[in-house]
Amino acid sequence: MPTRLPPLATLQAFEAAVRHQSYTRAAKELALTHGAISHHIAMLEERLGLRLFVRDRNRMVPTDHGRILVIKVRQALGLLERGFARAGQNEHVSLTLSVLSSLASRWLVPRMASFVEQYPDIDLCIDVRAGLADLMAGEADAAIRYGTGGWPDVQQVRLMGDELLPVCAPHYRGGALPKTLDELAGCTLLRNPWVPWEPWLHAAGADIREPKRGPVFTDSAVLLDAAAHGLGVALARRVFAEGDLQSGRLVRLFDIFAPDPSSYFFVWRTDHPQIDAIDSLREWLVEQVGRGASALRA
Amino acid sequence: MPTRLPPLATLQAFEAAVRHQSYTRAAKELALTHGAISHHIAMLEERLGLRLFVRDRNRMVPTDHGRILVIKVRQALGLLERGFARAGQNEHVSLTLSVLSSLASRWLVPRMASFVEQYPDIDLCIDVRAGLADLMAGEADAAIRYGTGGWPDVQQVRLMGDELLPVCAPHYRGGALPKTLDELAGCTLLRNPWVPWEPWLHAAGADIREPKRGPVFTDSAVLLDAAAHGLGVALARRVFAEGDLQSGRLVRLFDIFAPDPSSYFFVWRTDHPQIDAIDSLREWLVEQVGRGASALRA
DNA sequence: CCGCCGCTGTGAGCCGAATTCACAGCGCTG
DNA sequence: CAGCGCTGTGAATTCGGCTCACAGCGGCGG
Repeated sequence: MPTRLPPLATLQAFEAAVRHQSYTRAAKELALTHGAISHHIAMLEERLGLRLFVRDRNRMVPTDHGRILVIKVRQALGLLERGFARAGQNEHVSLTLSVLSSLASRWLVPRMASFVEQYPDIDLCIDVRAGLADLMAGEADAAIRYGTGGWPDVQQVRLMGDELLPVCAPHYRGGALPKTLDELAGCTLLRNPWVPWEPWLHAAGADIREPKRGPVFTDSAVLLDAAAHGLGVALARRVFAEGDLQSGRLVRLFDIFAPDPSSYFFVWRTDHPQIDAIDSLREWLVEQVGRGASALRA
Repeated sequence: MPTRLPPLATLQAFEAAVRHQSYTRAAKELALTHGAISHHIAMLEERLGLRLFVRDRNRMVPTDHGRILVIKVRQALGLLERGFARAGQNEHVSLTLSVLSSLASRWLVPRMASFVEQYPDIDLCIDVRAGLADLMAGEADAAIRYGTGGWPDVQQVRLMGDELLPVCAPHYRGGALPKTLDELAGCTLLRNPWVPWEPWLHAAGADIREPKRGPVFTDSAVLLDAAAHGLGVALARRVFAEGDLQSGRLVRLFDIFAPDPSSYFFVWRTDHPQIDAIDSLREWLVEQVGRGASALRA
């Protein structure tokens, strides 16, 4: 695919011409003659088959086509300007990301290699803590939070929702996995105080109440480990179980999902001095979410 | 400022070389010889004073500098590719933005000329309604909502917080404006059932209770009009009053602000077919917020 | 109304830059 | 150790951008 793109000088000429609404003033800014600008624009218009300027008395007014195009051109030129200005300054940025341990171990860390590869200038510090880090107090630069959104004072973007589904080890009960809700009732249902079974049981139309007995784990990741070791059936968040399901460490039971009203949010503050790095991190996270589990197959 | 940027062909060569980790394969893709790629990279490295590639057996591996730089280059090239591919297709997009009437009249509409100017390919439909538009049902493509965030199923970004401050007409009471809290107690306090006076009175340390008498307006914009016509003192949201304060239609009383726990959010759904246009709208809104009231001075 | 002034359109010619070509050097592999 | 595949490098060539000079056009002041 050879370059269908006009030369950079042409784009700069076009951008300046739109800004000044005059070829001669644009030429002056770029230390060229008005003829050069005129040639550039003519080339561009012929290439696109569009008029980019119309004369209005003694001004050159960009057409709608021109105004639409100049937005992208400006963004691109800006990116390059900043990219090359900063190149070699090698500003190693360190970002502290506060995240729940279960999400860190089951979702974030398995994908982090791609981040380190893509952004070698950003050193991520994964800060695992029980509660919410106070971004405004500088406890972290950004965070991934689980909830329904609406935290005060911070910018937030929803990363992913979640679904609950029952999983267990493939060798659980010697491989005699439960196939019906009645058989499930005879299994050990592993419990997490923050993730009740009831919504799923309700969605499945089961006549089983919230289990009152069986092991309890307060951490989702540990709960899955327990299930993988054959201790019982776990009600797993899909994003956490994905890796184990693919590796065969866990298998899915039933085809019924219960939606989880909460979501994962990326939150940050807009007035952070290293906002560019935070933007990069956010874009990477959103991209990872979009890829789903496919990022793990590679 | 003449071009400090390398030619586009050089950037494309660099990008392809990073992708293929090989000059010859990059050359093949661009229908060039390996020598051209080599010259391009050498030029780039000399310009920057940095090594962008190191040999690793028979591969050319980008250095950290190279990997940092290629991100911006890729983004810029992508913008241009898409910009030029779509140029002239003239896809006129129509976006319906649901917004409260007060915000529309006092904040959005005064700035909209800049949007129309910048994005002539996007036709905005400003849909004013009392309640929340249901984005998932297609009632609107995006919305500006007032509240604390955390709406389900939609992506959201906080636009601006707000502050409450008392304002009145400069000729109110023949120009004898209240200078003390006691004098304020003797004024007519205009009321809005959704915006109580109490938080501000509390912040001011006043001994006045929530006013029980005086005109009531359910719409913030109408309330401000009433104040501007000398009907009394209004407790205004700063963003709404800004224009009137600058024009002298209203004047500010006291230097005490009460924070408003709610904020304005831009909300949208990520799976919208015209997500590019929504991104443009969001970026424009965020930019307008960043400019504050200065956009009105122009 | 006319002539000047400032602007853009256009073609010829020049100059610089990008590309190719050919060859050297280097590491890996059989 | 020879051959292969890759990159580095310099000289020659080719291509494209820039300038220059002139024409055309509209506005503005006399």
